[in-house]
Amino acid sequence: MSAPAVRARFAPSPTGYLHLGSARTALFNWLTARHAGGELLLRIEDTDAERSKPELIDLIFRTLGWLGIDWDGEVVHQSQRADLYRDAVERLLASGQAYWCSCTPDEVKARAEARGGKPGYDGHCRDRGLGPGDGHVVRFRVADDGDTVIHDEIRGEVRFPNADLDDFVLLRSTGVAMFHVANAVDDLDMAITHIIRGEDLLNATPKILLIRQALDPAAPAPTFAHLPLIVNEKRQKLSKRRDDVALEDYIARGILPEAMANYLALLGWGPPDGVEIRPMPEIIERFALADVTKASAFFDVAKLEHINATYIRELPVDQFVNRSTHWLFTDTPWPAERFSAERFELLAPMVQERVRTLSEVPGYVDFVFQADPTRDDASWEKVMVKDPALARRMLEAAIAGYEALEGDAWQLQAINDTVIGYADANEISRKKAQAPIRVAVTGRAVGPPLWESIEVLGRDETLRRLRVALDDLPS
RNA sequence: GCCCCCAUCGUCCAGUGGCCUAGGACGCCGCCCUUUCAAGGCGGUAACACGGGUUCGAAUCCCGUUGGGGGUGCCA
Repeated sequence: MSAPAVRARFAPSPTGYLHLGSARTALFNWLTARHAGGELLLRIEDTDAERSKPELIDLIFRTLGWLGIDWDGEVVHQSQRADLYRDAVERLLASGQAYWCSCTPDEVKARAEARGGKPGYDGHCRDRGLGPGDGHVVRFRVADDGDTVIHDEIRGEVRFPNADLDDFVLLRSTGVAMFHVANAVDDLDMAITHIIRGEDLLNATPKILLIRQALDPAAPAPTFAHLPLIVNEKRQKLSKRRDDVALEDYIARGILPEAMANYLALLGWGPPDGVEIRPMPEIIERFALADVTKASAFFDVAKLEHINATYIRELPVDQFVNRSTHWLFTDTPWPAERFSAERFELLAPMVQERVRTLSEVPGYVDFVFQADPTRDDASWEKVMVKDPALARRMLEAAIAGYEALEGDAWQLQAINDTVIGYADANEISRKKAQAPIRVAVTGRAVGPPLWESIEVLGRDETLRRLRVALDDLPS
């Protein structure tokens, strides 16, 4: 069996949540791998150790799963491979491509300032022939001349003069290798062919490439692809403070995973035929790294919600009901015991056509489950206060009509005819005629179709609400 | 400061020298449909940052300017 043409990897560091940018990176890696029939490996970059808590890592797995991203083979944890990295540093030391340095960060900084503000290490210990010792680190010996060139699928050839790179640290004074080392070693060890990550890592790439070449000059260079960043409306990298950056935020808002994945795929890429909303297999089929855009992309929640609404509408009704469950039982505007699944399901198809996110679902049906509807002030003002005479007329007509609809007569068609018949006979526009009744019964000027709503609410409760509204009408 | 990346409608994506009086999508506006709101249909608004080249011809190639972003750690 020959090695697959594509072995990509997603290598998050566990930070407590899955960042949108990370999710997109994971997705593009996954698309690349699946498109090529290759593999996607997962690697947890927790060399820093502090944040390497199992529950944080588990959250990443769960969120990737939610998005529909699967991976191949065992997950690699860098925290368990420290020896490998140390060994790599030893080899670099032995071959003279790395050296021990006794400079403290403060000393490095002080000399840089004395030099005239140029930050960075000056190569102070390069040829001092130091060995290990308290507070010593290992640095990589970067060539003084020449360029380090990376071939990027998206950006083409990017050239970094070696003279601009200072001798960076490979091994901390604590004896723990830096992430560059771990990164290079693991990509080599895991036989990664495609390194796909955010553009913010582009500048770190020469270091990784340098280590890689020093470690194994014969290994073919991997294909790089630096994805454009996802930015906020200020065109800056999404910040945790100001933006909703965690995928969990969108899950909580009732974004469907298939909508999120579809939208994320559209950030920096578009299908050749321009059809944006489509099943993931079709995206996999059409995706190509070479077609990824270079410029950063704004995360447009309005478009996400449009796509989400489309996916919601396409759901079979029972699926819609199912997926709405969470929002019908958590932080609801009605007491739990008043909720009725049967009544919700009657309205569900109409709600499904109207919501953009699942979190909007309760707002469309709350009037059914509340003892009294939440009265929206603006709606009351517009409909009841502006034209109280018409409101009174319609409420009275509805009350009289509905009182007559006893027993089996309480039917959708009759509920409709009662009001519409009156409106037509008296030359009142249907639009104006229904408004006071809607506000009286649901509290709002907008909502699901009225007659169905009233039917579900029931005759007694409808009449009660109509009478309450009539009483509250300004004279 | 230095290094790197980027630059088409408000936003996302098409466009890879002539098919572009620049196309699609979201948003926005208007009309139609309609008991509200959605959905749907129809129409509209709106962009090649600027300046030089190259070329018979440039949104597309080159250079510069400007603007934006990212990176400059014993974080990843």
